[in-house]
Amino acid sequence: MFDGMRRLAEKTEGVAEPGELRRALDEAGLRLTRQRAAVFDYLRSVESHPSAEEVYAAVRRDIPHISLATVYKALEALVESHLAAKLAYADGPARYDCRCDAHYHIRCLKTGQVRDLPTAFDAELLDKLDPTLIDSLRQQGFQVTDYRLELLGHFAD
Amino acid sequence: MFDGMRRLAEKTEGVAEPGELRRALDEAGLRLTRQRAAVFDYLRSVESHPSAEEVYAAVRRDIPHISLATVYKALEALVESHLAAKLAYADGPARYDCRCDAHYHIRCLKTGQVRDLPTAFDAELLDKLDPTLIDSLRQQGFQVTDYRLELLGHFAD
DNA sequence: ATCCTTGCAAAGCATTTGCAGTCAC
DNA sequence: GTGACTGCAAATGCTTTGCAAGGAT
Repeated sequence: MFDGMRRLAEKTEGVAEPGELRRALDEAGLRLTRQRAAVFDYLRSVESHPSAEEVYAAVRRDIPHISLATVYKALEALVESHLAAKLAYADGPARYDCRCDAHYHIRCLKTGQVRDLPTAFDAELLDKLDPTLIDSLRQQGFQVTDYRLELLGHFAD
Repeated sequence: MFDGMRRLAEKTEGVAEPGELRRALDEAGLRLTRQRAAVFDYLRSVESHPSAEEVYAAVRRDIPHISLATVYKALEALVESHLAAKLAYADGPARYDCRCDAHYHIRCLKTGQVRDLPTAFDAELLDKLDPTLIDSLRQQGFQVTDYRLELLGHFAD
C-alpha cells in the first residue's frame, strides 16, 4: 500500500456537490460560467458516461445556442479542476465521468457503454495480486500512485 | 471465475511465433503479405507499445514505399487475428501491443509510456475483490468475459 | 477595467475509405 | 483467375484553435 492510493480510497464523496464546482474551478484559476455549470449539472445527473456530443445535445435544452467547442472547453475545465475524468477507448469519442473518487468501470464490448461498478475501491488489491509488486516496481524506478480496473463483457440479449 | 477468463489465463505463450502469423491470419480469412509480416515482426521486436506512426517509421526501413494507410490496415488485421491489441488513451494516438496473452500494463502519467508488467495474469483477481461480483453482475444482465488492470504512476527522476 | 470565456468557423490530428493497379492463393 | 491487398489521395470523425464580441470578478 502507499499513501496516494490510501487517500484515494478514503475519499467518501463520489459526485461533487454543486458548491464544490465554484471552489474547484477557483482553485484551478478558472471562472464559473453558466455553460460550465450546465455541463457539470448534466454530467452529475447521469449514470452513463456521455461523450462530448451527448453532453452537447443535453445541455442544448437549457442553453440552445451553446456551441460544441464550448462544451469541449467546459469538459476540459472540469477535468482540470479534478471534477471529472476523461475516459478514452479504442473506438469512438472520449467519455466523461464526474465521479472523482476512485472506482471501477464495466464496459460493454458490443455497445461501448460504460457504467460505474458499485463495488468499493480496494486500495489493497495490488497487494493481493502480488505483495511485492509495488516495492519491486519502486526499486526498478517506477512509483505506482494509482490503478485502474475495468471489467469487460456484454449485456445479455 | 468463468471459462473465458480461465482460457485467457491458461495461455502460456506471450508473443506469438512467426509461423503463428500465417495460421492466425488464415483463421481470420486474411492473407499473409509482406507488409503485414513486416508490421508484425516490428511489433514483436519491441518492448514498447508503438503508435501507428511509429510502426510506419520503423517498417519503412524495410519497405520504403509502404503507405501509412497500409500500416493501419495491417495493424487492424493483426487485431482481428488476435495477434495484437489496440490500446487507447485520453491523449494522442492509439498504441499497439502484440502480446496476445492476458497481462497487465504500467503507464507513466508524465510521458504516456506504456510497458508490460511481468506479473502473471490472475484469473481470480475479481473474486479476490468481491467473490459475489461476477455472479451478481450476471444476475443484473452483464456477462463479464475479461478484465483490464493498469498501474499508473511515474518513473523516478 | 481587466482578463477569461463564448461562439463561430477554420484548422488539426488520427484514422478510414474509395478506387485502380497489383499480389497472394 | 479470382478475390483480397496495396498505395495514393480524399474524406471522415473527433477535437482543438484563432479571434472578435460578450461576460465574470
